[in-house]
Order: sequence, then structure tokens, then C-alpha cells
Amino acid sequence: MARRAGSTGAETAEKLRNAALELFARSGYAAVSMREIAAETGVQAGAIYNHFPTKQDLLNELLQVHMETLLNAWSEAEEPGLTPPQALEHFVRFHIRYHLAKSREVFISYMELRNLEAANFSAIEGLRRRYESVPRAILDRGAADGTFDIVDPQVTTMAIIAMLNGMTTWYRENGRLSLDEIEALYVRLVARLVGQKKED
Amino acid sequence: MARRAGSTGAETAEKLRNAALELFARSGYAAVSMREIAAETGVQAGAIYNHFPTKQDLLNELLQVHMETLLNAWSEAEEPGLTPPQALEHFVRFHIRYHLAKSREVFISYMELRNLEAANFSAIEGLRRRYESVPRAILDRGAADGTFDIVDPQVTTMAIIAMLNGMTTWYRENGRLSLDEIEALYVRLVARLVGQKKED
Amino acid sequence: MARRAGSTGAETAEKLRNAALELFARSGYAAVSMREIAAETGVQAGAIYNHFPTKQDLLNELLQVHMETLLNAWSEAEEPGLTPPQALEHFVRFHIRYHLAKSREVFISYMELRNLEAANFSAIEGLRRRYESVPRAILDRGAADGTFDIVDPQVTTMAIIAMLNGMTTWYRENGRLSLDEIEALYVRLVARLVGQKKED
Amino acid sequence: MARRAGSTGAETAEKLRNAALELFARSGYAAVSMREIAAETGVQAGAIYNHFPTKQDLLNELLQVHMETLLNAWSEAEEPGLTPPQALEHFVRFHIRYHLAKSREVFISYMELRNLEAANFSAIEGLRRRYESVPRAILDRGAADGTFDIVDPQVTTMAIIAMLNGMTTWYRENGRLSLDEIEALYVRLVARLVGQKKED
DNA sequence: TATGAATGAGACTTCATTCAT
DNA sequence: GATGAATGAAGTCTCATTCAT
Repeated sequence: MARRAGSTGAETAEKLRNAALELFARSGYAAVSMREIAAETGVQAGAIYNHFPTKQDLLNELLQVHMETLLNAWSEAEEPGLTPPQALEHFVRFHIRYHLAKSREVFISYMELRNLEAANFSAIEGLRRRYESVPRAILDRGAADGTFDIVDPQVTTMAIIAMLNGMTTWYRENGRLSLDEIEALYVRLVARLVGQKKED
Repeated sequence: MARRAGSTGAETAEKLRNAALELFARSGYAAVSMREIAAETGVQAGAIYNHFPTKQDLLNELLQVHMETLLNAWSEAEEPGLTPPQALEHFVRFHIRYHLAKSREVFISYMELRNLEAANFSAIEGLRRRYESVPRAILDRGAADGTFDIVDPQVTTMAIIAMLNGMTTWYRENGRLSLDEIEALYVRLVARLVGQKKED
Repeated sequence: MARRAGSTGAETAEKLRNAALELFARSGYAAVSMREIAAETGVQAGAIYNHFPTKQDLLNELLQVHMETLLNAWSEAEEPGLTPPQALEHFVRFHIRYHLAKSREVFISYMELRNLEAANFSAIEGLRRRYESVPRAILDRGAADGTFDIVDPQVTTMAIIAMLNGMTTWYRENGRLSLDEIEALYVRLVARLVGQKKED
Repeated sequence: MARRAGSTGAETAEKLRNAALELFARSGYAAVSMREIAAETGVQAGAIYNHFPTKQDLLNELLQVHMETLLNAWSEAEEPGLTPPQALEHFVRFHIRYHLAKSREVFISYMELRNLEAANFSAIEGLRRRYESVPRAILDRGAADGTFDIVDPQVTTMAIIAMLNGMTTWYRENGRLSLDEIEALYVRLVARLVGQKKED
């Protein structure tokens, strides 16, 4: 059969990306078959190859796009001229909101790294390090101007990111705490980690 | 051929557990085949089934044993009579040392949860919650006697655990910091998170 | 490789059915592997699954189609308005001819019943009972109008069917007796079994 | 472990024969594994090989012993000096009783012939032909002395055997008819098949 | 004689991928 | 751009059989 009326290539590719994202997040890259992705999308497995050369490319594109979108989103959100405490709060709120909105992308970007081929892995790692340099730079600024009392900038940066990301494992919509409350809590916790002189 | 002279069942089972642990940690449960585990161990794939009924049982046993060993290790390490700050430091040092020593077990106990069948998953989750109740109880004690100033005990507990576990992703033997230094750093960071009055 | 030029799905499915029929009849369902069926058909084992979901389905379809075809063939062959002796002769000749023409189907429909899963088994059993009701009804008519002297209609029905089917185990083309002679012999034997007043 | 107290080799061999008989009859030779036979018997699969060299030998011994026992039983039961009608009735009653008592042996002796290796197959076939010569001889005697009116001795012999064996597929203890009634029915049916002048 | 651990082959089935249509 | 049929490799698991103990 030929293309079904009403569907375009771009639409199908997008449906495939969504299905793969959902399935990779739920079951893991290695446990998901091309047939499952196809079935979720309403096409045959063979049709996937009109849009993505290999299964690996599908994963790689998801992660690549995610990291780039994350960096772009931060570029847009970033506000120059803030003091280190303000900048850190701004970053924490951004990070939490973005990571909860894109929880599946975030999840697979941590879980499926080892399933990337070497070249793809390096590219993603580079982007991740660029993102991690954002809080690191804020910490360094705050350490320099004395508004923070940093224990060890490297370790503290990783601690902050690990702490924030941990939230995605237990956060539930309609849970005990609203998103705003969670943001506020983490802002205070992060402020403590960096030895900020007075909270807020 | 039959059993090779000098080999015993217990030995083979242990070699299989080790190989599976290593391979699951490196490539992920779904990406590792029984043939690979067998090859690593020097037996035929079919021989695995003399020791473990299914691949799932192999994973489950690794995780089950890990969680129970962790809880037992804490039972042994626990020192009653410590003040909350002392107890928290004691827990942090225990957790870091144990988790670095058993980094592969820890890793798969987080990564492969979703590959457990429902019943196995529940059992592991129960053990995990028991372990998480350890720091939670310390926080509650410290909040009660005023030695801690806790932002939110639930969130802070999860934040501490996430922060500590994050270390396993970047720690390298022969890295910039020794294990002792890392322990000391995290003790201070955790003290900050719980609003401990004076560090140490 | 993908589909080979000139081959269609229906053709392959039919070749698979034929190969399975032949092999199941010769060696038995349990002793025949999917690889053997595939090899006989000139495809890879995996390709079978494009046409039949499981090995069980392959067997079931063969039996189901056989029983339905048999019942349909009788529907076509049946001639209303015959006297019981005429009807019985008509049935015997039909049964012999059909069962020799489809000897492999008949064979596996008796031999492989126990290899059917419960639901499939019940379906086949129902069809078989429908077929067995054909001679039974003729016997009952003949008993009612006095043209037959039936010893026990149930037992006699089963005896007739067993006797007729037994022929498939020793019949050989080019044997001592022609098909026509065999038909005539069995017509007389059956007439005796039902106590028919005068032969023919 | 060594032999368990209280068990002897002969006992185990007999238990193995029984288990194999039961399982082969229920599921078919090809579908039964040595492990299943062992499990049913309470030993390990390896222990079977102390009693039977191969799975094929197990089957062959069951069939061989069955056929020989059948022939011996007939030798004992046979009564010389009977008239052909008396002899035929005697045979029919013997056959029915024996075949119902040993229904599993009879069943596999028909179903599993094709799973015998060539040499074993020939041996069993020879024994079967010897048994089939029993009714054949009676028919020939009755034809010679005019007490029977045989349509075709070969075909009638096979028809009688097929008819009698068919009973094993529908006979149920506690069914509508007692064993005695069934015997009597078949005696009458067989008498009809051979054109016996007056029933009984 | 029995166990339990092993082999090597092979079972059914699924996989990523290809390609004629 | 999509289908459906195919490949060839590989998946988990079971098999008959062997043999040190």
C-alpha cells in the first residue's frame, strides 16, 4: 500500500519519536523492539526505516535533541545581571520545572547513555558537561564574591544536580506537595549546600 | 561431557552471579544474553539453568541478596546511643563506603528495578524503604531534639540519598579526592542540608 | 533479504501448510521442528511467523480446515430422498473416497488431537461429533422404518467409523484391491453391521 | 548420593516403565522428556540410564513386552477344539478384555510405531502380524467349513480388529454399558461381519 | 545405583533490518 | 512513504545424554 491519505512524513516521524520516547522510558532501549514502536504508532516496522536509519539513531536523536533543547531553553531563560544567590535560585527553579516537564527525556538521558555507541555517547556527554557548567559557574561567582561558602565546587555542583534529579524518581502530580512548594524547598536546600549567608 | 573434575555446583553458581552482576552493570539486564553470562563463566548457556531457573531469577537474586546484605551490614554497623549529628555522620560514612564497595550492586539495584516482575519488584521496594527509614529516623530525632533544622523531612531524606548516590556516577579510584576526603566532604554537605547548628 | 521477486504471502502460507501437513503426518507434531517445516518450504524458520503466530496455530488451522472441509464436502455430496440403505451406501462411499484422498489430514486429525490446546481441542471435537451424527442419523432412520436391524445405534455408529478409518492404515495404491473394489466390500460389510435385510 | 535405602534396581526400573507408559500414552513419546519420566518416578534424569540405555530403548521395551505379553496371554487363553463361531466369540471377548485392561499399552503400540527405529519397528510389526493371524485363521476355518460367509478374509480381519480397537477410544468405566454388555454387543457385530449363519 | 552438574545440540520464537511492490 | 514478506542472527530455555562423585 502507498502512504495513507492524510499522513505526512513529518507527522509519522514525530509519532515515532513520541512512541520511542515513551517506550524507552518505560521499558528501556534494549527491551523495546522496533515492532513495538511501530505498533504504538500504527505503522509497520519497516516504515520506521523511512524516517530513522537504525534503532540506535532513533535513541541518539532523542537524546541529542533533548540536550540541545535543554541548553537552548536555558539560553532563553538565563537572566544576566543577577547576583549569585538570585542566579542559583533562578537555575534551580528552571531545572526543576524543565526536568519535570520533560521527565521521560531526562530519564532516558541518564538511563540509556550506556546504550549509545561511542561517538554518540561522547557528543551527549559534551552537551551534558556544558549544562553542568551552568551551576558550576554560578557557584564559582558566588565563591568569588563571598556570597557563598562552598565546600568543594566540583563536588557541590554534582551534589546539587544529583539532588535535584532525584526528585524525578518520587515526584507525583497530585502528591503531598505542589510544584511551587517543591521548588521553594529545593531552593532552600540548595542555598544551604552552597553555604549561602542568609536564606533568601 | 558431565561435570568436570574438581568443579562444584556452588562454585559455578557463584561464578555465574559474579558474571551476571558485572555484565548487568555494564550493559543492562535486557542487553545481556544468557550466552554471554555463560561464556564469561566458561560453561554452556544451558548449564546456567542448573543453578537459576530463569534469567529473571538471576537478576532477582542479585538484587534481593544485595538489599538484604545492605540491611544486615547496617545492622552490624549501627551504633546506638549516638547523638543525631553523630548518628548522621556515622550513616553517611557507612553509606558512602558501602556503596562504593558494592557499586555494581547499587547501580543495578537502581537501574534494573523496572526489569523486575511485579512480585520481585515489590519485595525489593520494601527493602529499599526499610533502608531509607534509617536516615529518616535520624532526621526525625534531630528535629525533635532541636539539633537539626529540617526543611521537610521527607524531601530532605530523599535529597540526602540522591546526593550520596550521585557520587557513584563520578567517583574514580585514584581521582582527585581520596575516599576519606570524599566522606568528609559529604558529611559536611549533609550537615548543611539538615541545618545542623555547628558543623561537626 | 526481503521478499523475493515473484513470491506472495498466500503462496508461502500454502506451501507451509502443505509441508506441515506432510511432516506432521509422517513424524508427528511434537517431533517436527519449525526449522524442518521451513526447510521443506525453502524459507527461514522465522518467516513462518509471518503466516502463523505459533506452531500450535499451524496444527490447529490444519485440523480446523480439514474438519470444516469434510463437513462442507458432505453437505455437497448429501442426497436427500434416499432410502436408509441407499443413504448408508452413499455415505460409506463418500467417506472412503474422501478419507483416502485426504489421508494425511485424516491421520493427523486422529493422532494429534492430544497435542491441541484445550480450546482448540474442544472446537475440533465438536466438528467431529457433527460428522459422526451423519451416519448415526441414517442408522436411526433405518431402525425406525425397519430396513435396518441395529444392535445398538451408538456402538454400531462408532464401529462403522472405526472400521472405515482402519482402512487408511493398510490401504496402498496399487495394492491387491482397487478403490472401487474396496468401496464395494465396505458397503457390504456395513450393510451386515446394520442388519440390512437384503444386501443391496 | 548412593542408592536410597529400601529401593532396588528392579523396583526403580519398574517404576520407570510405569511412568513412561503413562506419560507416553498421555502426551506422546516425542513430547515426553526423560526429566518428566524421572520426576514422576522420584529420581533424577541421569538415573534412568542405569536401567535403559536410551529413551528409544524405553519405548521399544514397552512395546516389545506388550506384544509378547499379548501373544502369551492368547496362548494361555486359547482353547483348541472350539468351532469357528465359538472360537471367534472367544477371541473377541479375549481381545476386548485384554485391550481394555492394557489400554495404555495398546494405545501407544498403535500411536508410537512411527517413533520406533527401523529394526525395532520391524520386530513389533512381526509380532503384530502374528497376533492378527489369530482371527484370520479362525475366519479361514469358518470359511472352509461353511459356518462363515466371508466377504474378503483379509479385509474382514482388518475390519474386525479396527472395530474392536475403536472401542478403546470411547469406552469409559461407569459408562452407559457394562463391560459384559459391550462384549456381547461386539460378539454379535463380529458375527454379522463374518456372515455367521445364526447369531450365537 | 543415584545424584547433580555438565555438554552440545536444538527447541520455539523474536529481533533489526532489507526490499519488491 | 508504506506494506508485508523475507533474512540471518540471536534470544531464552529444554533436550538426551554423559560422567565424577
